[in-house]
Amino acid sequence: MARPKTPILSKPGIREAALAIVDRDGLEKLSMRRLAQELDVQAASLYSHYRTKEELLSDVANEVTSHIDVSRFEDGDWREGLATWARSYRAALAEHPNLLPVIASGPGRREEALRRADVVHGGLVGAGWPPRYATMIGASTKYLVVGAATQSFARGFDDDVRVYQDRYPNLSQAHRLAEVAAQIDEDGFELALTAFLDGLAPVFERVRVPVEDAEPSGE
Amino acid sequence: MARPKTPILSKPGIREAALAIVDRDGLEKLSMRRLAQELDVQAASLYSHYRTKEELLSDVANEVTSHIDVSRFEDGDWREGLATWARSYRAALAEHPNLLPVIASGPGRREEALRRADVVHGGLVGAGWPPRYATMIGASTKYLVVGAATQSFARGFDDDVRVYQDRYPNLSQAHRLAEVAAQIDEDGFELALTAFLDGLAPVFERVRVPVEDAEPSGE
DNA sequence: GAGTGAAACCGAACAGTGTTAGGTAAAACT
DNA sequence: AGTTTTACCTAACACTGTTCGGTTTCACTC
Repeated sequence: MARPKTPILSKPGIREAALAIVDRDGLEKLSMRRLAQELDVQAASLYSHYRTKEELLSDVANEVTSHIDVSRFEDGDWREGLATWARSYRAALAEHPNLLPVIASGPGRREEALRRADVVHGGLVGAGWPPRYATMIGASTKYLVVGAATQSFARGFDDDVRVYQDRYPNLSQAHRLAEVAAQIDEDGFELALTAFLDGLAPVFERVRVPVEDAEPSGE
Repeated sequence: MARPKTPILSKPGIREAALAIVDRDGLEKLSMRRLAQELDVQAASLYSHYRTKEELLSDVANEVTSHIDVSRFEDGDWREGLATWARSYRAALAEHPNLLPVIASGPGRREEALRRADVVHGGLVGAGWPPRYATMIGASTKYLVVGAATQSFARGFDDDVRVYQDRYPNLSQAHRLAEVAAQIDEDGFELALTAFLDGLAPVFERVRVPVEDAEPSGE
């Protein structure tokens, strides 16, 4: 076969198949040959659409994180803006846990992510945070989200799960533990997020700037 | 050559060489053949000492995180205990940033890490936190540390760095930016940690239990 | 001291990886 | 109708982690 009558491959189609493999079998099971096979095609053909595997994965990551909600920054309530953003971010990561290493390992020219970082920064500055604080808070909130997803209890990627097992031996039956672990992940994240935001409030009172001076100054 | 008069390889020696490669050239440049070459040996010989590359990396990770300071939990001050632990944890990760994906991707039967998780949990419970909270707080603190290390500004693994560049164009000269980025990482982490701990204080007052009832109950 | 078994290395190979070069036929455009 | 581009192909390259079987030397037992 040479060129088919109607194209078999497309960028969205490739992304979809790639994500399906990652979700189903794990990130390490995604190879270009396996992906090609899933699409009834030879591996080399994929390179007509994506220049490298990395570029493909970056694109998939972009798609997965593209529905994160930063809308609540618009009405000047930084606390609500941050909380909504963080929860929606966490939810996006939780939907495709196997893809997490890709997302966590930095932005690969992901325009959507950049635009959102800008909204977060702008929202915080607009609410009265000094630009430098806005940067730190945006980053810190992401620390919580990414860290929580990476070190998830329920995925077994947390040392505490073992301690927990030892201390509560009657929870060691796998199904009970999984159940409880998911709940602890959820509660732990909410506890951390709330404590963080609560702790930020007094800082805000100390460093807030009048709104008309809140524009970035170039430092 | 067959068996040498004095052994060339040893587990600590292999770990040291592996860590050197990771630190110098990056995690992805570490291959068994390259590691063997560095040790004047054939790749297959490494398998007499480590059964898999994964086991070796897990061991290296264990070594790197083995000096984390959990000593301050002993005198019942949970705040100081957490803060010291978190800072020392972060410092350990910062010393070998290229190894981070290995450390972040979960405990691979790393006994040291387990023992420390136990100290943290025990310290928090001993100070009066209910066991369930102790678990969540231990995990959450780690979220901050791991997240901060993973999404580091200075490593360019943070979207905010781009926003920052746009907003402060005079910082875009690479050396100035790197300088400032490291400082922001540091300040941002301290801000987040402090806010988190501050936010935890009122929760503690609400949920604290008398010390004699603080033993794990089995739920 | 001879014999035995384990230990520590080696060379060669297997099955897999991402990626590229060069070929072919159909589509799209001039 | 002729040309270029597109979208696929086969085959290969250079690499990866790992295993097999072999060789030599060490450490031990009788």
